[in-house]
Amino acid sequence: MGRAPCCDKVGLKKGRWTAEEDDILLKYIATHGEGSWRSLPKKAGLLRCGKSCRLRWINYLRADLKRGNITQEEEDTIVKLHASLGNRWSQIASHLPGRTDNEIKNYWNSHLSRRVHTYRKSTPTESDSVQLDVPKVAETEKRKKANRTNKGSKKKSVKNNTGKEIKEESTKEVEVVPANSQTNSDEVFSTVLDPEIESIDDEMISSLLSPGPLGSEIDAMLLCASEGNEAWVPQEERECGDQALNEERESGAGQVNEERESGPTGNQLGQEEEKVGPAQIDTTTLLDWDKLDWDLDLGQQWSYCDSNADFRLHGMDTNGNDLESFTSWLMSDLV
DNA sequence: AAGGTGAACAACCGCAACCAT
DNA sequence: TATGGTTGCGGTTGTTCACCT
Repeated sequence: MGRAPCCDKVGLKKGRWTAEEDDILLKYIATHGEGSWRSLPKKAGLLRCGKSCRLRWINYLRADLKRGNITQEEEDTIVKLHASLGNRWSQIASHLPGRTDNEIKNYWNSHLSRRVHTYRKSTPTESDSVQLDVPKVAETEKRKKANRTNKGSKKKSVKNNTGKEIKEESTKEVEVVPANSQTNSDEVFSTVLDPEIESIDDEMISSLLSPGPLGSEIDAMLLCASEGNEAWVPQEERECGDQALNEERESGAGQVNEERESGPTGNQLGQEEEKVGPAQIDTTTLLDWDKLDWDLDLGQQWSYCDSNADFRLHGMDTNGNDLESFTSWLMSDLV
């Protein structure tokens, strides 16, 4: 049996919402509350699919939505969260009050991912043999020069909460970033993507990760990767980890992944009794953890931090290839 | 001036999880 | 437990607008 269509699409309107439709939807939800999206359009008198109504409400009409440009602070948060969570936009959005998953997804696709790629491309190394499906640097520079469609500088048609269309300048101060300047997140990119860097010291970690829940996770990852330092790696994880991963690679089976689906949890990592000797985990293993969907409580703060730790990565080659991979992981699944 | 191009973002679509029965 | 309806999520497409040639 096929899946039932979400709605009867015959005669339903598609495309951009009009101010009138917004008004109807707003009034209906104000009276009846949100939910029951399937039946809402009919009850409200809208010729729209329920899903469309829901999306319009969530992404545009809700009163608690922030308007205006993504701030530098928000951008840094997105970058860091994406490095940890990947394309889990809703989870990322949950850390940014007033921002929707759709907004963050769009922002990432149109701003951030390109900047990561651009940086990677603009700092070629001998080891840079990976073919990236990204715009060429010259092309990017051309765009920068053109200073096109800066969100802030663009007059934007915006509807307010009453559904009336208004013309407004950006609701925030326009931040025009010179093409040759680096924002904070550019610094983040440049730091973590610099192929010349062979080790990551704690000062760099601090610069990469502002205090916050995410910092804990990457801290732990780095601790696990550190050589000659104490690490929060469960003994059994260390003993079987590399072997299992090698077997997995050889067999191509997802068995190991499944077995390790939950990965080392925050709890495991943070428990004092799990604290064991120096981790002998190479960066390949580290990268593979990306697949594991760490079951972390991002709100948990781990207290352990060796301020003198040298986060030199075990197994890194002299060209920094592994570090590049590692930093790529940090930035997301971009490669 | 007009057409082309790319950035930004709104909206759609399909899938899967969740929930009620 | 199985089934069907509903909702949420993430990928993708479509539209608009500003700038370039």
